[in-house]
Amino acid sequence: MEMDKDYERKCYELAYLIFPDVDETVDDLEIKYPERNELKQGAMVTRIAPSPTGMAHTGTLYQAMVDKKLANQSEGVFYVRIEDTDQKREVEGAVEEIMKGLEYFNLMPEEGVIGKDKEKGYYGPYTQSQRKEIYRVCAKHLVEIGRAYPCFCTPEMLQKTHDAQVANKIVPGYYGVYAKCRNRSIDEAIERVKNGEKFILRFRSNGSHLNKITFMDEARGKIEMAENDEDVVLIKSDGLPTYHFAHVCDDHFMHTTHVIRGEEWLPSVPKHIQLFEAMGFEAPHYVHTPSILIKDGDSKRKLSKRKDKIAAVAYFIKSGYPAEGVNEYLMTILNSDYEMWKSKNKDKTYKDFEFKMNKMSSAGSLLDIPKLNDLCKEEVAKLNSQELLDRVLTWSKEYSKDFYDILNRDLEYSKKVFGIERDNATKIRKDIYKWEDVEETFRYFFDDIYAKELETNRIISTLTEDKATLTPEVMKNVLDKYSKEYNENDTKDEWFARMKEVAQNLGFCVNMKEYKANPENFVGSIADFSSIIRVAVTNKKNTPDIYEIMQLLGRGRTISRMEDTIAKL
RNA sequence: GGCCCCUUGGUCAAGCGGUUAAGACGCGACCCUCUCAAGGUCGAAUCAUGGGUUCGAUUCCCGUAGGGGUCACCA
Repeated sequence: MEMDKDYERKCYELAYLIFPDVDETVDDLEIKYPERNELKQGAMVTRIAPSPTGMAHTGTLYQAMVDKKLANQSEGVFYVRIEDTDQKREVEGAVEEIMKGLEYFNLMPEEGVIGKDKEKGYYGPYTQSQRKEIYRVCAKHLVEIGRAYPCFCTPEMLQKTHDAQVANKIVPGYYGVYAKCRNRSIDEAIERVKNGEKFILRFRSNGSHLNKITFMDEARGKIEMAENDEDVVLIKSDGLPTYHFAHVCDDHFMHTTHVIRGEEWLPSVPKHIQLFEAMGFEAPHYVHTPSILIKDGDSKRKLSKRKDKIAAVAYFIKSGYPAEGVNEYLMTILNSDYEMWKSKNKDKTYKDFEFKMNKMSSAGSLLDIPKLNDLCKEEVAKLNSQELLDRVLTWSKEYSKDFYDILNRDLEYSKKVFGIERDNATKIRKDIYKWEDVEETFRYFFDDIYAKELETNRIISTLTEDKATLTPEVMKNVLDKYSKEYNENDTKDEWFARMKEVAQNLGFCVNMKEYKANPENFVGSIADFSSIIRVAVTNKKNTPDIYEIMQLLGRGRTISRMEDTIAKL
């Protein structure tokens, strides 16, 4: 007893020695960061906690979707915290990129970091490098109660014991007898700190890997694991905390109720639980999300920042993927019966969907690009011409300036271009799924880029390759006769009737069934005839309704393009 | 290697002891049709494997295999 009292006193001495300038206590912090009593019962507080160590990752987006949904549907709070405790790996501009991604995909937080050096909320600072004092208060407390100690081992020594452990087939790590500094007397620790020796701070684990602990993962259910017995590093030599310690302090004082993070964290849950216990904090609920996989040859692998451009949120933005489509897709792989619900609620969006954690998939899913594209097509099809134009303008302003300028030359005209088979159409075109492709599909409507294409790639002669009967002479004749007959005042029916008449006079079959039965009796079909016109006017084999195109182009351009083609045949 | 997670068609997946094993994307065929896109109809295609438990296993239990993760003063 006497001995314990003495030890206790020495712990305080040690704590004071290490943190002489810390006078706040954990209790002070509790007062400073009180419970979020303004939230109703059951409100969830969620967060994403990205590190600014590179590009914003698609997986972060995926998690943010869950965070935001959960917080919103429970009337809770979704916030962003920047985990920049690894200053060596920090990358300039990373925070801005993360925020840009969140903004683009409608996932902006209600609290926390909302931009570079910008944050809001009462539980800040929300950037870990600015929370150093908070971690020091917590660390000091742990030293005081004997649950943390200074470790004087150098990286070289650590490496040596690690190697020896591996060589002897012993579980590697700093624990038990291998935790040299754990087993030093407190007097020695005090002495060496007094002498100004360099040290880091380690947790004194009270666990044994022989014991099992169980915890709940809200998506996976009950999980059993060995208790932690490692003395993890709490405070690094640069004075900043490790992830483990920062997680415990921050999520406690920010009152996070649900931690949604990648499954790579699953193995360290026992560490975290032990740390929460030692601090006297209640651990949050955990949800570990599966990795997004990508097909690599015959096998699947985790999305790689280095190899896969699609791993970067920026890729989707740069390519001009509509946010709604990507959101919809992400929700389908988040599982949760989403597609079933969606098929019954076609007019609603994922925002109306009630997300359930236990319906989350726990297996990693393959990023299915054709499906993503399909979902994006659906979303683009919901836009009218003005909306489409606005979206493409916003995108091209940043990523395709030339096209932006072209669209801007005559906004009324540009809008009409986008309105083809869209506004007032019975069947809306579903071919565009990302803004990047818009220029290519509508190029022929804009004279300068169209002219440029013709210089290098006029495709009219390939029609002859496709069908030998369509010789240059035949095509010239078609264009010559048709351009003389073309009347821009025709209704669509009249237009088609007139086209058929010309076609028939030139030996084309105007009935597809009849043609298919006896193709040898004709020069070609009405489809071939149309193709000649189409290619002459647009330099494309596949386009929307050619009648509408000619209407929009106007008589002058329509005729001159046909004449120009004749000259080049 | 230790520990952990995961495993229904090509892909995402529903299923939660008895089902003709949903649906979506993709694929194929046909229809519609001036091309394409779309749309419509139909079709091919799945419970990793071996043992149990049970009247009955895709479903519950154990083993095996395969895939993934993790074992830092990185997060």
